Amino acid sequence: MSTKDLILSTAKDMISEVGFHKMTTANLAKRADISEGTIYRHFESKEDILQHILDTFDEKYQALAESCRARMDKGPLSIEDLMGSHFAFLDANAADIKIVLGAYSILDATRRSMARFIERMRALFEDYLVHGHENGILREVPLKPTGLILANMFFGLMRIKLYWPEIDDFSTEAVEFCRRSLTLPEAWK
Amino acid sequence: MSTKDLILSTAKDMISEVGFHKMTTANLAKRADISEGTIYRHFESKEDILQHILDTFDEKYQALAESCRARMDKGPLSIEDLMGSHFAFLDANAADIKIVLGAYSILDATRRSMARFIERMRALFEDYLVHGHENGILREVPLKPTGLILANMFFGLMRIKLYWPEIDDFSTEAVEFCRRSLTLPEAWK
Amino acid sequence: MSTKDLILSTAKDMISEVGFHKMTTANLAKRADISEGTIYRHFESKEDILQHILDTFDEKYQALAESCRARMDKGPLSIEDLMGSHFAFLDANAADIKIVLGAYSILDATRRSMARFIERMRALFEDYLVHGHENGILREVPLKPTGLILANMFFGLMRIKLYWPEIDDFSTEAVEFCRRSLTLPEAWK
Amino acid sequence: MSTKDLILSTAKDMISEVGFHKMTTANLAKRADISEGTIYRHFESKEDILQHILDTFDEKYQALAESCRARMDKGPLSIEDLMGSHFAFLDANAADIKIVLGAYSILDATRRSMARFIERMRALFEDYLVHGHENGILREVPLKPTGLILANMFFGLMRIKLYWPEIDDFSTEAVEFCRRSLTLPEAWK
DNA sequence: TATGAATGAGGCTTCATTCAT
DNA sequence: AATGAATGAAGCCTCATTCAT
Repeated sequence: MSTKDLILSTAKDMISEVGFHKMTTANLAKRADISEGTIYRHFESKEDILQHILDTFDEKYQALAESCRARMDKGPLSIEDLMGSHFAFLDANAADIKIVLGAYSILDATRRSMARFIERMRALFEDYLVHGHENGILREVPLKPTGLILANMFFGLMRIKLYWPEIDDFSTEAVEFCRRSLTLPEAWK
Repeated sequence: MSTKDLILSTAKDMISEVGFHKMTTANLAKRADISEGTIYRHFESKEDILQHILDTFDEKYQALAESCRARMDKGPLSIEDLMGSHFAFLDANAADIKIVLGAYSILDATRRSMARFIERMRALFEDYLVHGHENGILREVPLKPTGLILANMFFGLMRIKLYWPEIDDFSTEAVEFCRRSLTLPEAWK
Repeated sequence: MSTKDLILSTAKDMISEVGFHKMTTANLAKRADISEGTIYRHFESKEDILQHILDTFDEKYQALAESCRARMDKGPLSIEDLMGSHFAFLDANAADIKIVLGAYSILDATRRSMARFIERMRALFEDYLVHGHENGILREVPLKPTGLILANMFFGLMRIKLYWPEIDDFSTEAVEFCRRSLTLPEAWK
Repeated sequence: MSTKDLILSTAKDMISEVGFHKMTTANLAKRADISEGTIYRHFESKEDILQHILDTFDEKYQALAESCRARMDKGPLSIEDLMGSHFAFLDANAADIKIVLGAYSILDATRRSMARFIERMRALFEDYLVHGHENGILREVPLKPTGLILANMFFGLMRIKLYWPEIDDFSTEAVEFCRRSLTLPEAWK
């Protein structure tokens, strides 16, 4: 692994564990077993590291969104499936997501990164609403707000899962909750 | 206003405006027009101030929850009404809520405070689900998870409203989203 | 002495001894027997200290210039007298002057401070040239350039005296050199 | 051009533009399009580069001094001519001179280099004073101090020209100033 | 109670220099 | 000769906290 990647991955672990402010350049260097100066050969500033993590994450999520859209193009996709892909993504990228969830209050740039993430998720869910309606699965709902509602629900789910692991997982019920709200009455008899 | 309350209220404004980390004891003292030393006569530490704010907020929310329960006891209460009370509370306590929303990643103690808040809201929504079911308005749903889902939805709503004011308000649609999921099919013909 | 003055005077000594860059906040604090943080209670930055020293010096030189002008107003003043006042000023403010002489290459602000000092001295010498001419002592010379030449001569004198103390003092001859160039031929037979 | 010369010439440009302290080995390497390590194959330290520049400059000035002396040996040389050669030298070596003028406050070694330069110029001017007196052009003056005075005048002229280019050029008047002081009264009727 | 100067640990960052390749 | 990643000491500055008044 390159030194840059080592820094990135160590920082990711540390930020998700203790938060951006409590990760210092000194303890990052120590944990990555490099010198403090080396950090600055690869990144312009401590904030730059955070930005890189967010950008990389953004790309990863874009890939997920694309694959979801591809599946929609192939035929009907159930809410459970859509949500399931997201839960799998969440599990595979827990550290990144924890960082994203906390990043909005750190810098203006990171607040924008999180807004971008919300927007991407909203747009995907909106596409799904259109797709589901066309396939006769979902009722007609206001697209933009409902997409945002779903993204919002998802964000909260992640946050609780990651910050309060002691709370029982309720994702199954959350999916059910959304299914009830979105599917056509006749569709769930 | 007592000096202690002055500090508390000034700190509340500052934290909600710039965040806990960017509020320093120096600029808090300056803005409250007191000396830095005085802060430490009333609070043990900077973190203690945050804890006091969270505790005070908790009491306020308890009062809201009690009044909601009192209204339920008097007769049927619509989702719109319940949510409406919360939105009003949100508007009246924007600064506190912004602090609560950001506090969970600062200290373990504040993480617990937010968990307590989530739990209180969940419990209230759970009570509402029971109440609504008894009144023939709501369908039968798993109580604990659904209460959590509603609380979760609400949290997200607040966060977006407070941190991304540029995003169009979607609370009406969110209420509608929940109504569709929770009310009995025959109830919304 | 106030802490601020202590810092100022210690910094003055150190900068004149080792230069601005080799005076660090750490060794300044140590020599002044205060903590490093204390420096920043009294000055915004290390550069701010330098600026204060230059500003204070500027005021001191203005006072000298005023007193010289007052003496001119009272009657004829010889070059020796004018220069003598300056030499006395130099001896009394050696540290400041050493700082001024080195400051032009540090910051744009300090470069301007030195330009201001040069300009003040030039203006005083120019006034002297007018005064001397009116009193029949001095020949007619281009005022602005000659004022600058005298200031320039003086600066060099100071620099050599302060940085190369091993070089024999030549101020007497310098005064004589200027006298020959400026006084009317008949006046020095 | 050899790598060593490339480093030297790039460093010269940079130091004269931004100063020794603000030229870093990193940006020197970048501008010269070599690696940082290469610098240390040719020079012992960053300071060593400065020393080389000063030494090279010293040789150049020695050549000028020699050519001036050669011209004196051939017959009478006017002050204007002597000064003119120096002004031309200054224009042709502006970067070097800017470095020399700023170097005395950096290191003891560079302070001595500048002393050497002053001394060379002083000696040349002293020779000129003897030559001028022998040719009946110049009056008798104390040789060593007057040589130093002329060198001193020259240094100031250069400094102002290089650091405060906004100030009107006054070299013509400076030459005139010196001429008045040095030439015999009867010689300038 | 209140003050505010002082503290000092620790944060982020820079940079001349080294060294394995 | 050249590279360029790595080093680590040191620089400037911040800030929560203390304490004499």
